[in-house]
Amino acid sequence: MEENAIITIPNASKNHLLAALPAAELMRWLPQLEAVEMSLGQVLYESGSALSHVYFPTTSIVSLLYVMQNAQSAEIAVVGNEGIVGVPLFMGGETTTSRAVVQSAGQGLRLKAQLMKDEFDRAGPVMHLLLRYTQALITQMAQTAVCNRHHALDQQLCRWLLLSLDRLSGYELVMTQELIANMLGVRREGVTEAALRLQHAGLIRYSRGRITVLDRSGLEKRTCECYAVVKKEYDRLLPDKTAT
Amino acid sequence: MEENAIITIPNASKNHLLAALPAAELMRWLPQLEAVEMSLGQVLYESGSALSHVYFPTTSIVSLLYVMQNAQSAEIAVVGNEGIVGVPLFMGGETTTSRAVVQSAGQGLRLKAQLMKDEFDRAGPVMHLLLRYTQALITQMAQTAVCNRHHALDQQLCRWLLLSLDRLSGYELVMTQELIANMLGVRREGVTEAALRLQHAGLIRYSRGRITVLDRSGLEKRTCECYAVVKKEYDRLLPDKTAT
DNA sequence: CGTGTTTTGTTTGCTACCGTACACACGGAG
DNA sequence: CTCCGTGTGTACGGTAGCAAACAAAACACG
Repeated sequence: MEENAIITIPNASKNHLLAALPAAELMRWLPQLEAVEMSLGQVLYESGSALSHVYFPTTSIVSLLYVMQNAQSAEIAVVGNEGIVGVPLFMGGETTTSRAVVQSAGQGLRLKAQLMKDEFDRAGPVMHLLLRYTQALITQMAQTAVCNRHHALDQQLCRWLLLSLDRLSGYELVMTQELIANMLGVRREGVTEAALRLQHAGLIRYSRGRITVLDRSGLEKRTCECYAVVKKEYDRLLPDKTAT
Repeated sequence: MEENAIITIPNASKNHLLAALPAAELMRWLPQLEAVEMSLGQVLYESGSALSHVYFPTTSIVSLLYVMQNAQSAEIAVVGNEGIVGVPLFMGGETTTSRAVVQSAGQGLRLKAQLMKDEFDRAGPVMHLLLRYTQALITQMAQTAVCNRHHALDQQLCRWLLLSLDRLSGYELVMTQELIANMLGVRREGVTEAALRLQHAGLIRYSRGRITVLDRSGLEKRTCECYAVVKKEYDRLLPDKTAT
């Protein structure tokens, strides 16, 4: 188990929530944390169905997506290495009306649902950490609602690229325009046009499912206030404890 | 204090969350619950500022509103006699990026912030009740995002009227079109036109800040799925315990 | 009773995004 | 090297909501 711990710790610390856990809690969790590969398009949980695990993405990104009766969809929020997928588990509702889909393939760690509930119910630092994260998630959802109401597709695309960039290392995203359109809840053609505008402005380069961000600060200038509002709130609620 | 309790209990039971409290908790709270009048437009808390109290609306409605830098706004969620205003207090963040505004004047009860935190930290039934409510609120926000993305103003107006109706008694709403436009984050003229269409369809009657709903089921037929999804989730997470 | 204010109704472009349809282009499989 | 599937670009008319400006009621109050 010592060896197991040595292997697992560096992975665990790649997820900011796990990294922020007190040492005692993390030690208790380590043997139970299961490393998983998450493939593009994989559904971690379906709308209305009970959750078997909670997931801590490390190098993957997960979208919380609402799918309408007529199959149109819209992204509610996005979770990466800063968070946890499966909030409704400890909020007491067990299920959600949304679906969790892997938006960018990669690794993650997972914990059995019952274990997570038991840990939460200790009502200690784990609980308070998870609740603060949940509030940050709430802020992201609220801002998504605002952005959907008021902002142009160009700006929303910038915001979406930045959100993804923040949750990955490097400046390349593996995403077709079709998928982005699904997330943003718009037509694929609309994404094509917006992406072309960003490309002509020299901010990104696009080629068959690979986006390279050339000018990150350019994206930040072009996006709406929504991105900064959410980022600031995450930083406030979940300060980086790299010092630990 | 016995007399005080006699006066306060009937009011407290008008808020579904308070009504769902175990008797022991309610008894402990009663002396601390302060009845308040809430006037139209009153700001219960401002974006970014600390909360002094949490509010339990009884005959009033409160909107959670995000106000953009350029003064445009959008409603994130609405809270009435089914809920509590001040969720971020016990989630640990203390503040939000949104503003809480009284959308329909009426009464409510309030509790000092520190008291609410202490009660929550007992980690008993109060906490679990509040967390379930918070999940319902999250669902409402998520659905607002979806609705803002995909649905026409007519449908959104229906949804908004129904949400308000559910939180009040009777079939009359006191709301100018200007205010509704602010909540929905659209132009006042757009609301005028949508309201006229509903009026011509015989669903509502409008006159200078008074809306009378003539045909509730007609509104339900015309609105989008968002209304039903949210309502179902509230019913699931916060079942009515009138039997108690 | 008349005057000013609040609320609602109407008009005229304008633009962003939609729905549909189709052309092209890259890249792997045979 | 060719074919075919998956991605991307383009073009067309349609429409919902925008911005601005203004008209017309309903009401409040001196």
